[in-house]
Formats: sequence, C-alpha cells, structure tokens
Amino acid sequence: MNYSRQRESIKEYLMSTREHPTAEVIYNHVRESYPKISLGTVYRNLTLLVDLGEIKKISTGDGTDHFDADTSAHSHYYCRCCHSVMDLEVTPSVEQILSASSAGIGTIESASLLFTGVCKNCVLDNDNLD
Amino acid sequence: MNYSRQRESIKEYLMSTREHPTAEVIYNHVRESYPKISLGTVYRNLTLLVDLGEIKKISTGDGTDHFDADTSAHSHYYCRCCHSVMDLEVTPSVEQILSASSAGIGTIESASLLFTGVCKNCVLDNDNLD
DNA sequence: GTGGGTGCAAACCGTTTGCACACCA
DNA sequence: TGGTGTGCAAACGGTTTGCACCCAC
Repeated sequence: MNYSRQRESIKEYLMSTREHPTAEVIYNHVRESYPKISLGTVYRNLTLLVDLGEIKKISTGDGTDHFDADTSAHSHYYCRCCHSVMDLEVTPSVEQILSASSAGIGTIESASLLFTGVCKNCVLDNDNLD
Repeated sequence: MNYSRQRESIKEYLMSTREHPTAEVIYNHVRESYPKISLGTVYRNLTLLVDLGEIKKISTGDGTDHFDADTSAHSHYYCRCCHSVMDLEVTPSVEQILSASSAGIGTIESASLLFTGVCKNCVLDNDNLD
C-alpha cells in the first residue's frame, strides 16, 4: 500500500504554508479534512516523512518541534517570544560545510543554522516581552 | 546569598570537560561530590546558569539537551548514532549574521550552527549503524 | 483473507514545579 | 529569623507505542 490519505494531507498542508507548524498545529489543521485523525497518526506520519527526507524537522530548543516541507538549504529564525519560526535566506556557507567535513569527525548529513531572538512583532508589542 | 555549592560544582564540572554532557550525566557526576543532590536541583541550576549566560544549552533535536560551559562562538557536531556532541571550529560567519540581522526580522541573540551526521567512531563500529 | 495504516489511550521520558525543610547571613 | 537554595516526589507536556480495528488490495 504505502500510501495514506492522511499522510498526503499532512504533506499537502506543509507544502502550502510558509509557517513552520508544530505537530499540534498540523493536527488541528488536518482535522478539518479528517476529523477522526489522531495526534499519534500525525506524529507517525511526520516521523515517516522526515525519514524519507520529504520534510525537515526543526528543533528550536523550546521543547516542541516544527516541520518544514521546504528541504532546500536555508536557515531559520526562531522567536523565543512568540515561538514562531521563519525562513531566512542565509545558509551555512560551502566553506563552512567543507571545513566541518574536513575536520574528519564523521559524516555530515545536515547543517542547520538557527538564529534566535525576538521578532519584530514581539518587539513592537512589548507587552509580550519577558 | 546567590551562591550554592551545588551550582558551583555543576559549573566546575562543565568547565572541566570537553564533552557536552546532558543533565543526567551532570547529575551522575555531581552526585559523586554531593550524593544527596537531586535531578531537580541540577535542572534548576542549569536553567539559571543558562539565563545568566554562564553556560549554553545545545538542543540537538533528539529530545535531550546538552550543556556547554564554553560560551564562545563555535559550532557543534551531533552524532545521531552515539548521541554525542563535539566542538567544531566552524562558526556562523560575520556576513551570515549581518545578513540575518539585516533581514529586519527581529533581534538576534544567538546564532547556532549544528551539523548532524554519524561520527567516525560509529562509522567504524558499524554495528551501531541504524 | 491479509497486511499496512489508523484511532485510541496509555505509557514514556525529559523537564518543571509545589512544598516542606535546611542552611547561612 | 528571614530568605534563598535544596531534596523529594508529583505533575507536566510533547512524543511514542501497543493493540484492536478497518480498509484497500
């Protein structure tokens, strides 16, 4: 079989948004099409899609992972205030990756560059600041 | 007061090692000096030290955080096989940070560059490969 | 029928937290 | 003695998993 409407729907949603939703957000969204889908299924399919290399997992360090259907090399900006993740054009430079790989430490499967700060919106609504 | 022997011991251990231990590993180590210390205290002090900027937290995405007393700008290599974290000389380049900050997204408080792969040792003992 | 995918709920595990107690100024 | 830090254990929250069921082949 190796196919499921639910998985399709999850990937479709991920490809359609520029946000980098969490499993929970994805769950709530996909539930509009598949009201009986469960969080477990969402997690199972996200893990599967990540293993297949069709999507990427973004770990910000705040304990909840975000997912991104854009698997091209790019970096992310994480707002520790509103917990959103945004794309950045910036990518680890070729020299950096080469330099890392030539360190002889092991294989390099991914290089992720994550910037953390407080985003513009949160700076404006300084209510939200901690 | 703002001082505690336990916290001192945690930081001392972190500064003495080139590994990037997890809270649990730190706990087991500090317990040699303070047998009655609890995991909760270790976590509380780690969080405090991170907030004070005296140490850094490294989130690899595998669900357990690692800690590093070296707060200078440098990157890390994470082996998804043995779950160890190693230092890399590589750092996000000035241009990258400038380019990110000029994107006007928000403040930039940290830039972390994490490489993921399978380390040399794990490649050799290919028993461990998944 | 059979096997992969699902829904459900319980388990899991790293981390946080409430609370009573201990310790030092 | 007052206030900060601790030990303990329970709670928390995101994620995983066991199991019965169901649906497409």
